[in-house]
Parts: sequence; C-alpha cells; structure tokens
Amino acid sequence: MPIKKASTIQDVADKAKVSIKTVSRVINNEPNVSLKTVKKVETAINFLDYQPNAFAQSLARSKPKIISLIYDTPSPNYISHIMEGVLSYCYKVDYEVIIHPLRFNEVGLMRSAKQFIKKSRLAGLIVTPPYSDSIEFIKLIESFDLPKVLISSGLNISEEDSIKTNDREVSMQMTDYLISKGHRRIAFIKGHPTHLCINDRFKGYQDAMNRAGIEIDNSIVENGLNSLSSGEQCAERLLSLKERPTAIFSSNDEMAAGVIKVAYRNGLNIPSDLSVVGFDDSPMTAMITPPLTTVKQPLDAIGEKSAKKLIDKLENKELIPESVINSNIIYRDSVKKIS
Amino acid sequence: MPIKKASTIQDVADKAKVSIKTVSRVINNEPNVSLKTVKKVETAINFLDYQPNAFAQSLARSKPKIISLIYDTPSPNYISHIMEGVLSYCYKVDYEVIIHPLRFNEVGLMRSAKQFIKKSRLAGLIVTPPYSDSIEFIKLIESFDLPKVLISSGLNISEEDSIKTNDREVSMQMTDYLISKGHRRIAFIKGHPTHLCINDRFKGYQDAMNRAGIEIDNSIVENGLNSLSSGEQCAERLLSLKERPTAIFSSNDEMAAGVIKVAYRNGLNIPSDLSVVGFDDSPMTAMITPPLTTVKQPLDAIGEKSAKKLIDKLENKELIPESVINSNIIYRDSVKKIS
DNA sequence: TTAGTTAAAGACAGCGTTGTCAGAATAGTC
DNA sequence: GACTATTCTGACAACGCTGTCTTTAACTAA
Repeated sequence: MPIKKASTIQDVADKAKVSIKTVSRVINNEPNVSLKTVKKVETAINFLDYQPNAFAQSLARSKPKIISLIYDTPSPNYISHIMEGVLSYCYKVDYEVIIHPLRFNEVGLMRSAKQFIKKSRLAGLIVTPPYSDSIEFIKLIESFDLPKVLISSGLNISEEDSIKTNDREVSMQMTDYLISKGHRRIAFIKGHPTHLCINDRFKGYQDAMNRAGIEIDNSIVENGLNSLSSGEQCAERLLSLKERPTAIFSSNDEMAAGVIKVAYRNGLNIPSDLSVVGFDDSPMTAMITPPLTTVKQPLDAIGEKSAKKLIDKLENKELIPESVINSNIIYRDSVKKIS
Repeated sequence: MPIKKASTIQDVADKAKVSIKTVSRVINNEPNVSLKTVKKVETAINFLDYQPNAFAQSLARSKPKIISLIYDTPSPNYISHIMEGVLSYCYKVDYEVIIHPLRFNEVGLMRSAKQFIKKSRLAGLIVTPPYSDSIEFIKLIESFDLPKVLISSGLNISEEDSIKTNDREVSMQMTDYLISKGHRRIAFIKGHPTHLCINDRFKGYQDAMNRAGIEIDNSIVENGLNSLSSGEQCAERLLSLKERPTAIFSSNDEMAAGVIKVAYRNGLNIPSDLSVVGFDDSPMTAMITPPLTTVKQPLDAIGEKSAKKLIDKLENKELIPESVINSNIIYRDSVKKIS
C-alpha cells in the first residue's frame, strides 16, 4: 500500500516552472495572468491531481471560506434536507461547511456557541429554528460582527439576513381548500409557542376563515406542542366535543398523525368521518393510512438559497433579494367533500 | 457593534508572560510544565476567553484532528442519528468533523471522493452504508493509507476497522417471537440486493425458521428494494396468494408501511388478520396505525462508538475491541397471537 | 563548593496557503 | 529608439499553531 502524500502548491509550481504565487493566482481566478501561464499551471494541476489544502487557505485568507450551519436536533428530516441544500451549494462554490448541532435547552449554551464561533474562524452563519427565533442568539452573532442568514425566523429580521417561507399564505390556501370542500367547522391545532414560524400558520387559517365569513370558534382552536402525543391530546378534546369539527388542520404532520390515531381509536374513519390536514410533508405522511394532505416546504431549496445568500453577501455581490420561498400543498387522501 | 477579534496564542502568551510554546504545552496537556506556570496560563486563557484555532492546529500538526463522516443520503433518520453520535463524541475529545454526503450513483464519484480526501487533509474516515459495502471505495481509502471505521459493512472487514450490529441475531429473535405467537406461515421481504447488511437480516430469519423446524416456502420470500412502493408490490403478491401468510417480516420499516397500506386496501385488519413487523424503528413506525413492532438500532451509540474507535486508533490507544452493538426489539401492536 | 543531571521554558522553523509590494517583461506612445 | 504605462511574475512576510532543538533554571550527588 503506497503512502500517497498529497501534492502542495509548491509541487505544482515546480512542475509548471512558475512561482507558487502564480499558481495561487490561477487557483483563485485572479486577473493578470497570461493565458499561456494559466495553461501551463492547469496542466500541472491536472497532472498532479492537486487540491488546495482548505485549511491552509483559510488560515492565510483574510476572510476564510468556511461557514457553519447551526441547528438543534428536533427533526431529522427537516435538518437533513436543509443540510443537503447548503452542502451542495457550498461545494459548488468551494466553501467548507461546519455542521454544528447545539442543544437548545442546554445550560451554558451561549458559552459553548461562543467558543465554537471563535474556534472555527467562520466567515458566516446559517441559522435554523429555534435559534433563528432567539434574540439572545442573534445578539451573540452580531457581537462577533458575523454575516448571517436566518432561516424561517419569526422575528422581524431585515430581508437581506433572512430566508422565509410563505407559511401564512399556504396556510390560508389550505384552509380555503377545506372550505371549498364544504367544511365550516374547521379545527386548528397550533404549534409550540416558542416556534414563531409555525405559529404564522395559524394566521393564515384566520385569514381564510375571516375572508370566508366564518367565525372562528375558539373552542376548536387547540394549543399543541408539535409532538405526536400533544396531537393526540388535542384530538381527544376535539373529538369528544358535542359538536365535533368536520375537519382538523394541524400545524405540523406529527400532530396530524396523532389526530389520525385518536380518530381510529374512536372508531372514526378518515376522511369520510373527519378530514385531516397537516404541514411539512414529512416522509411518514405518505406512509400512513390514508396518505395525508399536507404542505411541502422545498427544504433543499431553502438550504441552497440560504447558502447562496450568505456567500453572495460575503463576497459583496449584488443581492438578488430572493427571500421568500414558496411552499405548496400536496393533495392526498385525507380530505373529503361534505355536503 | 464592537468587532471582536478572536485572541490568539500570542495574546495569551503576552498576558501570562510566557512563550507561545508554553501556552501550547498547557493547551495540549504536554508534560514538563510547572504547576505555577499552568495556573498562570490558564488564568490568561480564561481571561481572554481564548480558543485555539482549529485549522491552524491542523495545519501545524503532523496528524490533524479532523475526521470525516461519509454517507449517501437515503435515510434522513439514519444518518442524522449516526451524525449526532459522531459529533457529540468528537466535540468532547476536541476533534473536528467534516460531514460529507456523496451521491452513490454519481459518475465520477471516485474522483470527487479522492479530491475531497486530499483537500481536507483528514486523519481518518467513518464510512456508512452503502459505501462501507463498496470494495472500490474501501480500496480508495486504503490507497491513502487512511485509518477508517466502517459502519455495518457486509464485507469481511477486520474487527478493528468496523462497527457492526447484531442484525442477524435480532432478526432471529424477531422471527422466534412471531413463531412464539403461533405463526408458521411467515413471509419475509428482503432488502435491496446491494445493501449487504440488510440482507443479513434474512439469515436470521432462516436461522429461526430452521431451528423451529419450519420449512421455508420460497414463494413467500420476496425481494424488496427498501422503498415504500416496493413493499407495496411485494405485499400485493403475498396477499393475493391462495395460502396467505399470517405474518410478514419486512427487512425495513418503509416496506412494512407498504405492507400495511396494501393490507388495508384489501380490507385486512392488522394485527387481527395479518401480523406485520419491520426493522429500523424509524420515527413513523410509532405514528402509523397500528404502531409497528420493529427493531431499534441504537444509532446514536453506533455513531459514538465509531468515532471513539477511530480516534483511539489515531492516537494509538489500546483498543477495547467493542465492535458489535446490540439492537433490540420494540414491541408494539402489529403482532397478534394466532391459534 | 562543582560538576552532572534533569526539569522547565524559549527560539525558531515549518505546515500550505494568500496578501503585499517590488521587480521584470511587454505593449504603447511620440 | 527612448520613455511611459501597463501587464505579468516572483520574493517574502504573514496566518496561528506545533515540533525540534537549544537554552536556562533547579536540583542532585560527591
């Protein structure tokens, strides 16, 4: 087994008979290199299969090409798709990404976040909920003067620092859809109170109900906590009501799954006895019976746009301020028309 | 907003009135530093809230403290738990982790993998399926002489380079369980043929059937492809058989979910008309009706042990060769006793 | 005491890059 | 052909650390 030693910029320079600085120039597409030299260097690079050492670059550069993705770990599906988008864009433009999970409720969170930021010498940060909703956390970032992009922040963040989804609008569309299917008595299950963005979904529901002239009955608006079991609890209450709702709109899929379980337990059929819709299009929604009508956020795209926005900012490019990414409804079999 | 410039080893040295080398010594717990000096330096470190720059360290060290986790992106749940384990251990022992998704079927995969390894100057690699099953990929790693840990490789890998789960054994236990509930006609749905480890599960099924003296009827052994839809297809066939199985053991949960869907579609109740069990304990298994009996792999622990194994190897520590991690059955409501 | 030994601390080069600046080559002008 | 501009190239010092080697201080034994 031969021990391959990775080649360095010096090797390339020797091979191409130029200085290392010139090699550096062609690697970084700097101007003022003659075409002939570029060719020579490129040949040498290909011949040696040279890859610049990312950490030496970061060390030498004033602005390192390293960003980090900060998240808590509640939802594997959410974060792994966001990550996928971020990574694929960053690799394309030759940035390194450091993935950093952080426990939201941990004591000393701010301290460990601070240490992390210092240690890694980051150029910028992509922040997902719940951190993007935390004023304290955002202040921390700002104290380092670090460029940032906040994903789905419920806070009032300037457009150039955030990527949002049109939750409120789709939520309204979803409610419209239920109304169009003849439902009037539509229950809503809200999300975890700290999760600002999820609670925007409630506003969309209100919008649609108001516009349709249906008065919202607060006895069928439940406060959930995003979990399966909290969905079950809310459903227990809703379904034991004298005047049961004909449809339930849950702010996320997990709680919707809870609703469906309780419905079955109570001998109710879905969708003939009760329509249920969720939000997120998590993988299980296609697997449960019946497949759930829900809202799909293009998570990969969100990750990608966030990375693009951050990196454009780092490189002082003109921003095409695309900040809102549209989600859309996935129609499946959990809704039925009533008369 | 003040621009905080991260402090360097020089700042600490100045503050403590020692040389930077001495600071380096206390950071790295090197011997031959007087207690008094250690105290001085530590005070300075705390005062300045100093964090060593990880990339400068890597650049300077002969063996950098950076490892990478290589994966494809089929299952968010799988990978994010493994990742969680790896990251949490590495942070504890002060290693950096580079997360690297790689598209398994991409053309030029080997080339981009090679580039990645060179660029990042890794000390070692943790490899998950399907890469841990790929001889070509393993050869690539070996050509760099990089220490590695392969997770759940179906290949015949030396114990010190691998972390395995007792799939075959639990699979046997699961089959035993079905047999103990009175089932004899137990169908099995195999996984994707390239996924060696998943196919170990079939062996466990065979073991149990043989031991119980039940002849395996090949007409109720299906070849699945790990996906929901392939599970449905297998189930269609199995359930249209004249002599239907009374239980179906699916090599993963997703296919089991497919089975359940088809069962419902055919008017079959689970578990009274058909028992179904899966493998993986993916989050949705708790959400479907009925909750699925399945096998839980301690993914976080697998990630953690893999990281530990790799890092111990890097630091030439004596290996406590813990290489097999036990999974266990999660009993839920998808199995019923028959007479 | 005084050499001999060991523990502790520092000087300095090097890791693989980029940034700065000065120097060489080329092109452009009259 | 001489003199500027302009384009191109290279030397060399960072970047923040660790490894190696040397020096200094402190201790031991005679």
